[in-house]
Amino acid sequence: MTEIPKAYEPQSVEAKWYESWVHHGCFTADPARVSPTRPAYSIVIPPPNVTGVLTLGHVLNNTIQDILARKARMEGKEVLWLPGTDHAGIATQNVVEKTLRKEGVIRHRDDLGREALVAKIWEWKEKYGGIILRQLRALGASCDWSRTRFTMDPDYSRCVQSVFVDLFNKGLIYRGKRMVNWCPASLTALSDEEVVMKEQKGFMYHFNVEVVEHPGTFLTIATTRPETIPADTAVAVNPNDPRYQHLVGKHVYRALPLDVPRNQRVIPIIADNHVDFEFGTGVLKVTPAHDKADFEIGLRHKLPVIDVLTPDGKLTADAGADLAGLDRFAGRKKAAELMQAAGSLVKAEPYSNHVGFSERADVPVEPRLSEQWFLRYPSVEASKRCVADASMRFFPDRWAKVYDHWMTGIQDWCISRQLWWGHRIPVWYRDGELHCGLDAPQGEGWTQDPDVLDTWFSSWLWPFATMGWTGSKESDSKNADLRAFYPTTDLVTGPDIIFFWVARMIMAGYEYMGDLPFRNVYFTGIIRDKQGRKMSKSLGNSPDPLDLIAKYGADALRFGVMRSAPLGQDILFDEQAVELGRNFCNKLWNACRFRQLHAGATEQEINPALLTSDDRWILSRLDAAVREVNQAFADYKFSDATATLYRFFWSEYCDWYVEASKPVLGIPGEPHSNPARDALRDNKLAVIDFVLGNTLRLFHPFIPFITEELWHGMGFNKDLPADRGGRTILFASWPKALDDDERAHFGITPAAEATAQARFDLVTLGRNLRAQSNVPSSKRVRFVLRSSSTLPPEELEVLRGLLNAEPLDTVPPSWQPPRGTPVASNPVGDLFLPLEGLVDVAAERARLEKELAKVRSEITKVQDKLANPAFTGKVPASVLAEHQQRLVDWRGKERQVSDALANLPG
RNA sequence: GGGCGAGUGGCGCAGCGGUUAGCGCAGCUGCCUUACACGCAGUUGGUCGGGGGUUCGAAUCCCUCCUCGCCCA
Repeated sequence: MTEIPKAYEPQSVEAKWYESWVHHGCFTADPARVSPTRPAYSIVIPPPNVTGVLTLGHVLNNTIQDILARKARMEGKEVLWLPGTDHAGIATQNVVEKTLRKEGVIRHRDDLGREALVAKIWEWKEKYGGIILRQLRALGASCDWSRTRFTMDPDYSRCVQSVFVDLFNKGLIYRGKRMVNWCPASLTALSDEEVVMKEQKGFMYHFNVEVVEHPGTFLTIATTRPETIPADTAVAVNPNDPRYQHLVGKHVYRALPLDVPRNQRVIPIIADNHVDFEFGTGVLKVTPAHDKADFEIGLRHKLPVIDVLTPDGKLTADAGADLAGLDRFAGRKKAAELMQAAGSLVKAEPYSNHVGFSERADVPVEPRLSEQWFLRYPSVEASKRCVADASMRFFPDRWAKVYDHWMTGIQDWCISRQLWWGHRIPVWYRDGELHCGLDAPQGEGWTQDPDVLDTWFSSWLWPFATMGWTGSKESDSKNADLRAFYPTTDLVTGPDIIFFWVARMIMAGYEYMGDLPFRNVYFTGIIRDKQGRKMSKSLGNSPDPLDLIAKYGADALRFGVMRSAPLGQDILFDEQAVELGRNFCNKLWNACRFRQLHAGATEQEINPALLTSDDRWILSRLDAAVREVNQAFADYKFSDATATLYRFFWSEYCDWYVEASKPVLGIPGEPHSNPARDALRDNKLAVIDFVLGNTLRLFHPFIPFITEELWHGMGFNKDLPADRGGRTILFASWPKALDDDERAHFGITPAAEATAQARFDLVTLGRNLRAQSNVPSSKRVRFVLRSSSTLPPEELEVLRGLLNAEPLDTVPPSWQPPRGTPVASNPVGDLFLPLEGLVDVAAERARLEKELAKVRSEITKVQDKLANPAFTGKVPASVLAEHQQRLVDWRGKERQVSDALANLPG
């Protein structure tokens, strides 16, 4: 640090160090280095979509992973942080199709055909895919880039396919015609997990149907979806509903379509327990083709199935000429109009209900009968157990309940998707034959199943498929990566994918590795804007992290986000937090700069004999900070850790210790007049270096760039072996809390700490007097100290410096101040601010009286408690003693304040 | 309807049986005091969602109600 800019400038520093770390292979994991003394630490990245760009959510998630990985490195572990992306079937195919349409290359995917479109997507992927991984570098992510994986890499695809074949052979994968969630926009089936319920405003239409056997008798039916009336194949009532019992077995004329004769529209009235008396009119239209529950009713009553919707959500000819060709929503309106015209519509009242939407395409899904592949989940019991018995831990642990609940009611997983981008289902057909295998069967006439697998069917294998798993026992048992790094240590992800991904990985882990895939799962909160709204493109409330990095620096962004991210809670993001992070970095920078201004050899041995109580105090505060940060890590409470770092460094080290050190350090470059003071100064510099060296290491996982820059700038790397902090702070040892011997060595005792603390408290009281009397903090002014015990000269010097007193006079206990002199008192003594007639007596009296009132109310409270026999009789001795001491303290305070009050003139 | 989480000064949070209820931000006042105005010093705000209970003692435990958010029906 030859030239020291006044403010920290992150831009050049960050790029330089990232390049250096990569250049020296600092992030590369080597299973051969793992040993009993060098345990493995591993973490697999939740693979972002290849189409993705960095969002604040990624910043949060990946900063946490980076913090964990960096700390583990400093603790001497062999660290693997494995990065990669997933192919995101629907999203990617949508993005590319849309681009091609915009460019006029195609109007529809069929224009290109399957192979050509997939080739285009690959092209696109090579060109733009994985931008997000490059962006992660700007954040400082210490991933082992040499191991970057993609879910459609050839090896990985092989894993996916062999898992399919294996599960098929085990009888867990089957094909069946079921009601599935169909996305009319993406033209594919979805799993239940990909459907999100949303409230939708619409109408409840009430319409009449005439009973065939009793002309003139009408039933009123309520529905939100009149466009599906042409697909009704029955109306149902509850068998116990007295209103309708007599009609069961009779028939009604279906209200639509109108353009077929009445006799073709006759449908039965059936009785089914599913029907709710209370809901609507108690008469249910049964539409087996377009409703899951109705489909079940249809099965029970062997009703025909009439499908009136095309895959893309338009009404078919079976819906009648009036509706055919209309989109389902237009059809809904039209159906109501038709019934209105026909006189069968009774009313349409506003109604809101919850409708399933496709998570990706954001359109209402259609329940649709189709042939799909399903998986009956494997290893469910083991997967439930490991979380229940805490051999795998969730943070916050309440997610364990959510997980258990889902695992208990687990439904088969619809794994086929009607897309082209993805892993094609390894099944071939010929006439009635079916072949499931890794390779196409021999012989002519086979055609492969056109569907691909759900993307999650590949990402559930992520923790081991990325490490070269093959499924062959023999080769896997020799796989050094799997042996060293599986199970992984931590997983960091959002709770929104607990079912999609986390739960499924656990099951895959047990099924294929015979062991859980990770030991701890940290669930982040969701990033929201400062009004608490979710970040979204349409709201425009989602800042680009790269802009923030350019403006404030990556360290600032990391620190700001981590500081406002308490465990288990959503994060309200405010750019101010990043600004605060930048300010913090700048503070760190300048504190180091201050040290640099004072010459002297760096990192000398600390001589305990020369330590002042302030030195002991800061060593003890540092020790407390180390302990607190370690505890925060153990609890995965990262915002606690940053709060500790902030408090320790800013409020304790800078505000008190550095300020208190100034008198001893003297003016930079000017030698003290006597050698004893020089020795004291050098010892203080040694303490400062010790504190700063530990601070940089303690901060490094959170703010990696600036700490690396300062580590070198301060020369803390100089005497260290290259691989233990010499080349980079990345591998410097993680700070250790002091043990008893070390505390004794430095003379750190609670009493020493309390002494320093009391002195600082007196300073605050003195500054308070100043402010009260309108004396600017920058003005040197005379203070008088009547101390309770004799203070050594260097401590008086510290007091003088902190009070900005000139002079600080000491007086004997018998000394009495002039009437009206403002005074502040604490166990250290009485501190007077003689002002020679400048005192505002009325203001001073008001202040003291307020103080006295407060003191007396506290005395009353404590006295009342101590006078209560129920209290004194039942309370533990320590609590009693503490209260008695409290009374003594308050009484002392009362005497001091009333003395001061009495001393006021007039 | 079920489950979970949250309600503490203007805002964001900590505290989860005995504290003078803390912290950060914002606010206010003064200051360019020999690192830092991306700074320094001082300081005003709360009785802890409402009600009831347990206890010598409750923001902290129990019950109940209200409000907000999320998940599953």
